[in-house]
Amino acid sequence: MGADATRRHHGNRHGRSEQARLAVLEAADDLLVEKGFAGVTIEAIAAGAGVAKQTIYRWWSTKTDILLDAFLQDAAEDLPVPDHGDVGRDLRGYLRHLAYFLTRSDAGAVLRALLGHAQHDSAFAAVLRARFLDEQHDRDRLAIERAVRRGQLPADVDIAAEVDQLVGPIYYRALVTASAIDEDFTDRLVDAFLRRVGLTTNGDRPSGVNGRAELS
Amino acid sequence: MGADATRRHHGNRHGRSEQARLAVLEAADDLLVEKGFAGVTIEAIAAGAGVAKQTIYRWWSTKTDILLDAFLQDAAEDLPVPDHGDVGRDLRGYLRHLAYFLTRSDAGAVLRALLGHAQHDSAFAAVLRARFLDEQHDRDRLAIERAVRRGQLPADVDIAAEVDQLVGPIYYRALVTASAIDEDFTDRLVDAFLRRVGLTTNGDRPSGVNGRAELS
Amino acid sequence: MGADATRRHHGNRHGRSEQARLAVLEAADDLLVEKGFAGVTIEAIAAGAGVAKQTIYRWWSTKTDILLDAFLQDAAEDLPVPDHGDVGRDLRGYLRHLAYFLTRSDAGAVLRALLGHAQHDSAFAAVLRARFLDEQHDRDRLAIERAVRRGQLPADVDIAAEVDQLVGPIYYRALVTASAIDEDFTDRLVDAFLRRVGLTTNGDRPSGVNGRAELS
Amino acid sequence: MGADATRRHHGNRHGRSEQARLAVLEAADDLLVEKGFAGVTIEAIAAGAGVAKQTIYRWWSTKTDILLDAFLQDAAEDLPVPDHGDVGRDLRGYLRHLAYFLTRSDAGAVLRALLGHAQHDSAFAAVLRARFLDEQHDRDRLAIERAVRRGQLPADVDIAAEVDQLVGPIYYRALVTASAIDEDFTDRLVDAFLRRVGLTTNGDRPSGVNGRAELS
DNA sequence: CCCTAATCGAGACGGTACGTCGTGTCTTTCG
DNA sequence: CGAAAGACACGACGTACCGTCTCGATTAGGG
Repeated sequence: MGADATRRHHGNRHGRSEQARLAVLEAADDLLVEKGFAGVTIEAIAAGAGVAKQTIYRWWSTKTDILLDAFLQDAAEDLPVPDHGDVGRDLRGYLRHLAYFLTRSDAGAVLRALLGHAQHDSAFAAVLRARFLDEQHDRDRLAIERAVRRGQLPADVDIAAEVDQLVGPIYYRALVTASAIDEDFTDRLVDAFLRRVGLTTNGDRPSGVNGRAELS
Repeated sequence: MGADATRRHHGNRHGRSEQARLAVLEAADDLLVEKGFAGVTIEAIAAGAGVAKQTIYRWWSTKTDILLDAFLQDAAEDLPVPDHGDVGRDLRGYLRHLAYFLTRSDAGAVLRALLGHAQHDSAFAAVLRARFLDEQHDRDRLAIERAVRRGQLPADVDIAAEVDQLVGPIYYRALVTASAIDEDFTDRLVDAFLRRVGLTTNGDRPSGVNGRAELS
Repeated sequence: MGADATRRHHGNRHGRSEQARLAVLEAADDLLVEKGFAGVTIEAIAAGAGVAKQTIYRWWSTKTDILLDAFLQDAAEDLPVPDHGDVGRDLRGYLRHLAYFLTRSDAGAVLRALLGHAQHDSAFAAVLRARFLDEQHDRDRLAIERAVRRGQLPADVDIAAEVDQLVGPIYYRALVTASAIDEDFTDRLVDAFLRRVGLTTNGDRPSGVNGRAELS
Repeated sequence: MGADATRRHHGNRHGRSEQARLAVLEAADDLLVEKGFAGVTIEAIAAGAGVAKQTIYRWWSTKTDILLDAFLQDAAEDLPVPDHGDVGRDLRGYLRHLAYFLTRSDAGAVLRALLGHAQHDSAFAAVLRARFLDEQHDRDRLAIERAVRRGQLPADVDIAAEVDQLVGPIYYRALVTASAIDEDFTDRLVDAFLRRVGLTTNGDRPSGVNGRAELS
């Protein structure tokens, strides 16, 4: 890459400028974090990215499209589902991570903003579901599905309903009450789940120390 | 004289025009339902209410302030907590009603829009909590608190955590997945709760017919 | 009059409040001098005078009406026509004073503002003429008329045309070029007039010292 | 291409739209003539010109800026100074034209409005002087300067003072008294001037005798 | 090895909505 | 019944972004 900062890409007959694309996504992300959703304007993104407005409109329709792209770029694989062969342990780790992601990470802030916008624009809500939420929902089911496949859980578990009982309270706290989500809370969700499906917890729940360790 | 339509309130020394206030709230509500959140502009509200913009700015700061007022005006007491002396029955009725309110009523649509905006504006989020969500959260706890007071439930129930497990999944479906919330789902949440706190369900859950009856 | 400043006149069933009238006129004048014409608003006058807007509208129609009243109140008799029995001397004194009045006095600033507004509003122009300019024009003629009556000047002098040649250049400089008007200039106007009507000037024009003396 | 009415200029990298510029100036002019100065609002200009408000604010600061531009566009060369080789004849023609221009032409109406506004806004007054009045003042001097150069007039004529005595009364009548200005009046101004500078005005006979004789 | 067409930067354009200010009208309450 | 207080409908202000458009420069691939 040229060391000359003024030496910029100025068009290319075949295909778009990757440089411009990344600059736009980063500028949008930065604006959201620094100025909030209202500070994310196409003009501010263009200025921040050193890009012409038309270049943005050529590739995106709305600012939320950009934010969604930026979010997917950064955070797509941010929520791996642990696989230790034990549903309880897997879910505990997963929910802790989910809570952290939603309430404390930059990517989570973007997602909350997108979910907020989805309440105002059902077309965007559909896009958000198609491009992220559905896939995320699949990830949410994964630990349980694996356990069913392993025979650890009965095959007639209503996975959809169980998943919503596991993640629903976390989203609720993240989006509605904005209250803290500690590991006690997420662990308790898992315990309740395990009891519902007939797996007793082994007495004491893992201490915070263990939980911390699993997070890393 | 009072019936004369041209006889309008045009200001007076002591206090605002109730007529203007109500017209604004109704116009805002109508716009949200008819044109969506983006259609709610101060100018459109003013035009729809037959009111000057300045009159709006005199009493409200933002359009979401207006929507919140409109929401509180209409829906404050829309979610009564049933009190049959039986936690299970009370909660089943309450959650069914909550699900209906959130996903199917006009007021619920306003609330979803406000929650969406709260994701973009933390100052507004605080206001929304102070003026509605906290109070609503108290309502959510009520059935359980009554049961504890009656001795139906042990005194050491972690009400906060239990409530979030009851209502969290409902908000989650309303705000995130936009999937349907049938009575099976809400009833299942109550059953899980009852089992958690050591009250066994009486075998069959009430049929939809009973549920309907309780709703009315 | 009560020493209590908060003790104000609050209505009276017999006629208007002279106190309010004077406060309005003074406030308008002050605003013009301090903030310029754009700073003269009915609201600012009301605030400055400690008077209700309606009280102003009860007695005046426009802010220029107020300024005109204020102007007439203060400056009506500010331009006495000297009468020494000598046209030349009278005119020289008068024009010097006129130039000073137009370009340097506060009242002159108000008059210039009113003349400016008259260019934008022919109805006001008519009012301004009726209430001040016509009378002023009469004053402008006075020295010459007296001289004619005294026989100092021939009876067939076209007074209107002569007056306009005397005062026109002064207004022109005050309103258009904004250039300084010294006594040389006004004296020269008088000299030209005297020569036109057949009166030779007495050689040397009076020095500035004499002029000053005549002004006071 | 040019005949297609929908073919509009919509911005371009290098410079502004001439079409928009002219539409604005014309709309402003039309508004002044039809509705008067108070009818000239930025919004009305924008509407009348079929132009966005921001396009106006991009290039002008105030409505009087626009009017000044419109005035200069139309009327810059509206006042040619005749050059017949005879001061008297030149001045008579010039002053007649000036009087007509100030009191009867549309451009004169604009100028009177601008001079009116200049009384309210000294910053604008300076601009008006810089962009028109100074140049106009030069034009006013031109006939006399030529005559001096020709030797028709003595070199020590105080041109500034003479010019103000010539045009001052005309501006005075146009701006202050709003009385008619016939050719008798303007001719009389010229006659007075000629007598002041020592040229007799009896008919067309040039009093070049003095000038020429003194020259040789 | 140049030609040429897609893409880039820049930025003016027609618009919509913003939040503010001043106008002139009206109502209430006080003295 | 006049005055203070101040809410009201109205209309213009000047600003911020929107999404569209033109323009000249840039750049790779196909002729």
